Amino acid sequence: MASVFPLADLKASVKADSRPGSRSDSWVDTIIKGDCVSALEALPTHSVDVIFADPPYNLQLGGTLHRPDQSLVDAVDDEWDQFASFEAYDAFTRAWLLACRRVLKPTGSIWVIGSYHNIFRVGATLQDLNFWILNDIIWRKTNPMPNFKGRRFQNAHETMIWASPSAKAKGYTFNYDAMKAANDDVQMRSDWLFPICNGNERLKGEDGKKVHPTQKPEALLARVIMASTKPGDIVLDPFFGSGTTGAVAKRLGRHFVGIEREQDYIDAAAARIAAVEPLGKAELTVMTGKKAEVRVAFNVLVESGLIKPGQVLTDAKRRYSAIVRADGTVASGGDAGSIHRLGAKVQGLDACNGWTFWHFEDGQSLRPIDDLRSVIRSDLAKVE
Amino acid sequence: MASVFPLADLKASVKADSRPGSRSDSWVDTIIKGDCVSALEALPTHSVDVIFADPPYNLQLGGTLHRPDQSLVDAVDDEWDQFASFEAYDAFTRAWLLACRRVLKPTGSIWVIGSYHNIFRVGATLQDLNFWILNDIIWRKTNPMPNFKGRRFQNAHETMIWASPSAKAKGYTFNYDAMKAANDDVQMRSDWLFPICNGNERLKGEDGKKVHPTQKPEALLARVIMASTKPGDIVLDPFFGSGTTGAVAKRLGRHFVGIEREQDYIDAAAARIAAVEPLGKAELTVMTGKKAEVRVAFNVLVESGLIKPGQVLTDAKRRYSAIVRADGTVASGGDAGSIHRLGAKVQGLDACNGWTFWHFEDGQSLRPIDDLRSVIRSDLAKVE
DNA sequence: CCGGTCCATGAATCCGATA
DNA sequence: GTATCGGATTCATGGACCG
Repeated sequence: MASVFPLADLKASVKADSRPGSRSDSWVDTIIKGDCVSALEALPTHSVDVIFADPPYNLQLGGTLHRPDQSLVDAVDDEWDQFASFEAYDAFTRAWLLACRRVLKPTGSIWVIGSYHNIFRVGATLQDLNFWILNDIIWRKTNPMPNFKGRRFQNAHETMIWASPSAKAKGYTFNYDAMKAANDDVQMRSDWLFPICNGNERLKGEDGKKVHPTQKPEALLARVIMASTKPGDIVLDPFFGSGTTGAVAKRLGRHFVGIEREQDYIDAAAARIAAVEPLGKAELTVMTGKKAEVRVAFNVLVESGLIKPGQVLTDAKRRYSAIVRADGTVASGGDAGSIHRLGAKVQGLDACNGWTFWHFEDGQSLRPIDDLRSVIRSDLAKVE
Repeated sequence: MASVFPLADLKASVKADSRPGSRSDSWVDTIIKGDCVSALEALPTHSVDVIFADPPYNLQLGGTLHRPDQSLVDAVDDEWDQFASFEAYDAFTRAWLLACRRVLKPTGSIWVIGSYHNIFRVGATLQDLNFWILNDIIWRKTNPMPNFKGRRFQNAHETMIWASPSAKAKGYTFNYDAMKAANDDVQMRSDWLFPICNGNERLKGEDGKKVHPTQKPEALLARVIMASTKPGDIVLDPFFGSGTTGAVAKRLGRHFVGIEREQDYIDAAAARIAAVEPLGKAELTVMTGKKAEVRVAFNVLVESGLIKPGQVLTDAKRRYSAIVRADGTVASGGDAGSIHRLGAKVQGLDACNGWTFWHFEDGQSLRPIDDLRSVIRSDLAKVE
């Protein structure tokens, strides 16, 4: 059965690519030292599947802030977060997003995380550049820092924007069923709850101080990667920092590329990633639903004999009927076509899912022809 | 004691303004029919306390694309026209935000609600116009519409931006203590959970169809108004729609001004608001914290005899001690000063709340001198 | 080893009245 | 405008320390 072969091919391909180091491209599974835009420009066009970007937030902090016990809040006042103006920040954003778009496959997608300080500018720039926003995702923090002065609401979340490279680029990966299954069988929502990165996961230097001021939790990256990539995909992080993206990508059987300017961060990230043990294939199997299942066309049912040419199909209430033709089309009155087109035609509708509309006689009862696809699929499963 | 009078004055002022209809300004507690910007330009400068805006976000960038003048664009993939549409939306946003800023008091604040289709543009424009973002607030929907195609995450939230008119405008109202008390005595977070507007609350026409497509839940507006206004304040809604802002403002003892173009919405909103029964003064009393209490200086305690000159104060762990002097200062070693300055000095800190730092002997136990202020305050209360 | 207490800390645009 | 200064203000978590 020919339709099985692409599946096997895919598996072989995944297997070959599933371990870091097995690729011939020298830039894959490495951290590139340098400026974000220059480094991106050195990478091949349309070469990465997903980009996760945690750019500077441009916090614009004023003086110092003390807790009620008078201890000093360790602010993010690093040089890399300083911008002269919104215009400067916008130009920076535009530059790295444009560079990202060239490197991103048309079937890829991009994630950008930020706070209210910068995320609106990032989102508007994404739109200006004709990226197509798929969702904005809210990371709700279980343990955010309080508002110490009681002058605002506690800033308890950050925002991620998920976008495809254009409105027409609909080939992006979204493991809908895996997300749904992971969420007690209801759709995964746009608000996610995770703790901030603390405890053992937080990288500390020999002095006991945090290596990076804004290390993201691995759980957050794990959901991003599980939702929007396939095993073997390449995940690029243009602001690599402490390397959370790389560590999670490796653990989940994906490839990574990191870009980072500061050697201290590169060293910490490299050591961190080296210590990661990739999960086995079994744990990695992305739970898939119908969309990821092997496509079984109607003619396969006819060819396999599960549906016979000349057989009569009807709708669930036997109001309409059609005759199966040998070529895998169906006919009714003077009309003929695919199960979907004919189903729409007889009902006078624009569209119709023929798999659930058309039924066949099974003893006393009517069953949708979709049931027969699962027979085919379980046969395919035995081949694995 | 003179410091009591301002409090009494404030109470009298609030009482005079606390019922709709008691104001002489003709535009207050009305719905103005017309274009948002023109209507705003007819209102007095610096005249409203809070603005809540739910602007249209019909960007029309997919499917059928229209130019700003509503003519149909023939080529949907024409990038120039898409860019032009964003520009038109930005110009519109800029125009109504500028008009809002003139009408808004310097001590006021503005809320804007939107989704990922428009909120990034709104946020960036707010920043461009030098509004100062205080928080972005996430409305998490308990019952969002599912994503029917399974190609994205369920869009389960909307975003509100809360901003003051400038970075220097720090006089905005934030009822921190009321919010905290309402939230089981922990700070109110930036993510709020509410159901979408449904059931009885949802306005329906005689045909049974919803009057307005995006009617907001009253609970959401109630939290916005309770958090950022005082009783008697004027709340302006430049995109009034079904009048949720007006209905909630009236119920909560605030004044409203609505601007709306469509007569059908105006009629529905007017009838809705007319049926609203304002809450009584007792129900409207806003929870306040220490900042709102009558100021009692330390020397009042000494003058009243609650603390005696020569008495020894210590911190809670008896690590530091100080002697009270007759002039209301305290001394320790070679240092002397206010309870706050000396508390800071002995600890080597920049600041210290002397009221909670210094303790006095009360039988077996140590009690903060702050306890004695409540004695003074209850005496003052009897005089009122 | 267990439980209690103390302490440190996290992407933070964090005071306001009076002189 | 700026400078001064009274005094108000925090939640969850993990690790250290102690009895």
